[in-house]
Amino acid sequence: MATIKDVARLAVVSKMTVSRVINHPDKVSLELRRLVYQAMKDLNYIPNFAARALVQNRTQIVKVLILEEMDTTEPYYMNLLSGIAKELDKHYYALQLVSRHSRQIGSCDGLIVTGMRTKDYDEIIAPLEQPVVLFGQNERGYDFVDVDNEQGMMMATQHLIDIGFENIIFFGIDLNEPFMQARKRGYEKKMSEFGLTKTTYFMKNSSHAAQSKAMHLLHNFRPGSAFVCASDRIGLGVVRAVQEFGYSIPNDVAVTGFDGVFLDQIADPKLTTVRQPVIEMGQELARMLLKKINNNKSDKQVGRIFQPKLIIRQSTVRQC
Amino acid sequence: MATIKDVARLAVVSKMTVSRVINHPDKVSLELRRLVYQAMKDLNYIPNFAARALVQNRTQIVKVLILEEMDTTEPYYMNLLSGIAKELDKHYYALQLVSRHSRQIGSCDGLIVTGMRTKDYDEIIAPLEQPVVLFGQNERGYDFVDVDNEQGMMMATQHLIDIGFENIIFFGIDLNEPFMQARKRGYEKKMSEFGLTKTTYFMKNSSHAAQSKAMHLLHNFRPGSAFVCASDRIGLGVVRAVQEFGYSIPNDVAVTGFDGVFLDQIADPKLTTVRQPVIEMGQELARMLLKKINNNKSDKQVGRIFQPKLIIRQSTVRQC
DNA sequence: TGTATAATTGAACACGTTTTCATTTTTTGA
DNA sequence: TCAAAAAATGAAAACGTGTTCAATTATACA
Repeated sequence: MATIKDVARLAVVSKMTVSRVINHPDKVSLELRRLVYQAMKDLNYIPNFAARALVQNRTQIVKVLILEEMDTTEPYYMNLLSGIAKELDKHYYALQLVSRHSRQIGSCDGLIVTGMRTKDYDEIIAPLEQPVVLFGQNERGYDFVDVDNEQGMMMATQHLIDIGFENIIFFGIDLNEPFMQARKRGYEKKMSEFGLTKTTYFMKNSSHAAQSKAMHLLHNFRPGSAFVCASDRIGLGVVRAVQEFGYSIPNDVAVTGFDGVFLDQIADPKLTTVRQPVIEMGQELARMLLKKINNNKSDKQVGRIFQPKLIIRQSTVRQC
Repeated sequence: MATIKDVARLAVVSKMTVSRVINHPDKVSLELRRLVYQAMKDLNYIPNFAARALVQNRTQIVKVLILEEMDTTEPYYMNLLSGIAKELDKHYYALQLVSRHSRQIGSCDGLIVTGMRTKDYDEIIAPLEQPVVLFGQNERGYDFVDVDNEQGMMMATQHLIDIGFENIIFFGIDLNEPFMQARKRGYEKKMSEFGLTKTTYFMKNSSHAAQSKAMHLLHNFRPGSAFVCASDRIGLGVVRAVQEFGYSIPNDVAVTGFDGVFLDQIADPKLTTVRQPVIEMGQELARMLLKKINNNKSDKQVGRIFQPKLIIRQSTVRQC
């Protein structure tokens, strides 16, 4: 591997001039600059990353810490990563993937943390010395990006009310996390606003769990009811239960999901859902982190909340 | 940040002794070893990654190059990454994620490349100087991990024949890549073996494309036929078309998919599929690469081919 | 034209670690 | 008990880059 020294020798200049051509080209005369560029090209010179990191005391690496198990089948993260990678690439930062089990979580310029549960704050996030941006609103003062979960669930509930449903059941995930509370709150607010009776159930985030729970409920049920679900997985399970039971969607029963990353397209009839702009949120996470890395001002908490979008499809309205 | 020097000062030994405690503890007397461990703990010492990389001329980083667009909704990659990460972690290697558009693809100890198309070899893979392991069989001499695509498709075809189907149609992806040719070959071999007529169609890997193609075919069709599909996406599309057309699955029409990562669980009726052991393949990719990194012998091509598994479900057999 | 200023270039050092080699101390074996 | 071998320790150099500061050259201004 050619070093800066080899380039300098070939171009008959000092190492310093080469370094300057790389980092501050405007500080070098056109003549020498050309010589150096040519020499770099001839030698196929690539700057040594480690040497640069050592002397500048920064790695040009951002770690993305996914605290949920990655071998879930969740396509969500791949989209988030895609957004983050896109933005980091632009600014010459590398994306390193770490999990809860990784040995070295430090050794980087900053971290993006996702899939976090409340109990992870003290154990994992607090000891970190680097700038951190979280995926998910929090009251610990960490900067974050999130989707407006409450608003999203209000949109779904409002939609069901708009199209004439009154008995609307909330199917949530049994996690006592802020995002889940917000989704529940959105449902409750809308139901209260219209003076409707609130009914909530909580379960694991799997379509199987939702299917059996829904199937159970359908036995003492009246058509003309709807399920507003806290994820597309759950929505998908409910759709299956309803079909198996023999009710018609959306005439007898309407269903909405949440997330809109992928599963909603798979369901049949296609699932009305609240879509999160996951890729854009990934990009914003990266942008916020890079800003933090470069101006080390740790002022007060910065948060960016994205508005979700209601995607209306056949699980609530015919002919979509 | 504490350095090795600070630790040495606190433990009243030389830097060298500290370095040795870290890398060759057996070469240091128990007494000093204890002192050094205590000092490291007190100072919360973390070795400087860049300094080590510089002097040893290795980064302890493995890059995973995903050449397909990552913002596909494909859960496949997340599973592969999970397997790779799991294995790299064990050996203290970091996983860095890069795409076709990334600036610096070098600067690592080795690469795992996936989602590659034939045209990428010369442009992207060949210039790399580091050890490389590919996900997918190849005739360029690169080490690889792959699933036995031909065998997998033979299993699916055999299964359809076993349960009594004779008119079996192959729905493939319109990519002239080895993995696709192998799947097609598997289908053809089995059909020839039983003297059955081969019919093949090729399309984009989307359930929508498959659905409309299948719908088109169903009009001049006789029940008792089957579709053997080159992906679960395609299988899912076919299932939809058949349902929409009003035929019964699996009585009138049977359908099989391929991949078995996720989508197959979503279909309803559940899709019989050929499951690839994606996580295990990820682990093996990492293992092979690490072996290559540590014994720089670049002998002849090494390849590991995993056997897929036929998962029989309701799209071919009742009551599964 | 001469001087002050700006632009350009280079030499020496620093970053934090491991490697190499030399030195000191301990153990072994007769 | 003494020499030889082995084990333990440390000093100095090296890895490839950027930073600091000094030296040189070119430019601006009167």
